[in-house]
Parts: sequence; C-alpha cells; structure tokens
Amino acid sequence: MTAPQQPVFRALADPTRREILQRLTHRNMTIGEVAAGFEMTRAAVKKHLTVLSDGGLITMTPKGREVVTQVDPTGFAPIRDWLSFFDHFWEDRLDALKTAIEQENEHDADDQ
Amino acid sequence: MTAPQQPVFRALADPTRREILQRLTHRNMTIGEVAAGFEMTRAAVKKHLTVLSDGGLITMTPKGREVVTQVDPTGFAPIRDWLSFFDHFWEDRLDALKTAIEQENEHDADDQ
DNA sequence: TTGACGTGATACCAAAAAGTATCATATTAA
DNA sequence: TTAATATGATACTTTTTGGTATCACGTCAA
Repeated sequence: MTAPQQPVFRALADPTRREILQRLTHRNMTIGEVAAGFEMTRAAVKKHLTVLSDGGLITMTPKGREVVTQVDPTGFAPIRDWLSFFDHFWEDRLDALKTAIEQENEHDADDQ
Repeated sequence: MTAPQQPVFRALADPTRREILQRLTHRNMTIGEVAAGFEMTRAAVKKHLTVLSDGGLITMTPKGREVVTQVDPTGFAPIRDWLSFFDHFWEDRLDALKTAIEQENEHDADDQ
C-alpha cells in the first residue's frame, strides 16, 4: 500500500487543470463545453482532461457521441492521505513541545 | 487574496521532492546530508531544495559554511485552502442530496 | 442517406524541467 | 596559512510536458 499518488500530484500541478476541476464542480460538461471555456485548442484541453482522468480526479462517460466529464470526489483521497502524514507529524511535535514546556515549568518551580 | 499556490503544487509534483519532505520531518539536514540520501548529484538535489523553498515548504538557514534545511508546516496552507474549496462543495452537495431524500420520503408517506 | 458534429488518435513543435559537469567562493580545521 | 569541506553558480544535455495541426471514426439530424 505505497504511494500511487504520483498521477494525482501530477494532475494538480498545472493551473489549467486546477481551473478545469473548479469549473466542473459547478456543472458537468462535455469535452467540447470544457474546451469552449479556454483559449487553447480542443486537443490541448482534452489532453488535460486525460491527465485529470489518469489522476482519478474526474470521470469521463460517453453519452451518445459526446463525453460527459465530472469531478470524482474520491480522487482527492491520495493527496489528503499524503498530507495527513504531516498532520500527524505536527501533532506529535506539538505534543513533544507541550511536554517540554511543562517540564520546563516544573524545573522553574523547583528553582524557586 | 487569490491563488499564488502554483509554486506549492509545482513543488509537490515531483516524487523526489515529496520524499525529501518526508525525510526532513524526521530530522533537519544540511544540503549535503539530504543529497547523500539520493543517487543523483548534489546539484540536482539542491535544485529540488530550491523548488521546495520557492514553494514555501522548507526553509534554508545558513549555519557557518553549511545550510540547514527544515520543513515549514505553514507552507502547506495554500494546498489545504485549495482543497477546502472542494470540501465545501461536497458538503453542500451532500446537504442538497439529504434534503432531496427527505422530501422523497415525505412524498412516499403521502402516497400511502 | 448524407452531411454536420463531437470525439479519438497521431505526428510534430517549443518550452520547461530534471539532471550532469565544472568552476568559483566562503568557511573550518590542521 | 593552507588545505579540505560545503555550498553557489553557470552552462549544457536530455526528457517531459503543454500545445498545435491534421485526419479518421462514430453518431445524430435533416
């Protein structure tokens, strides 16, 4: 169970892709609709969508001759998990700091 | 107050840099010590450290002729903030879904 | 059925990023 | 002081990535 989070971080590294994600939260869109919202070509936008899909952040569902793209909330899990590692770390650090301060205070009391 | 998060996402996009971050949580290290833990050259590792620093994820403090690198917990804030946008979105969506289900149940009761 | 429409796929280009090699500079220790 | 050490800085190579252009294919509508 180790680190297949590269596709997710890769997907989020580009500002256009992050923008696409935000827009898709408002409403699901076909590939053409997403592309219409950007200055670049359809092919470029579709590449971004593929990267987002590879990262598990969106799903692409064929519907007739169109393809509906929508955000997949579960795709964010790997990032959250990775970040939680640091959360635990900070908690432990803070606990240690707290303990140290308490002991320091006890010593101060002893000194008096 | 909008979106200077590109450097952070950029910094996290590379697996070597994420690995460096994790190792730095165990103990602060000089540039040389960090570099010693990887197969690549010092120059390459130092580049990664620069990117991490630009992203605000680590601090680099000169100490004599050495430079001590350490994780900066506050640097993670931009990502968390960005992710929180989606959190709120999901919450709202769930609330809407819950309301819809409740109304659905009321209709069912009416039908009986 | 035929043509327009939405998408898939491929080849190609340019810029950014990852990495190496090399040399310069400052600091520490013998 | 001198030599070893740690880092800074620059130039260069290679790979990845973001982007365009083009054409093929399936689907829908007149």
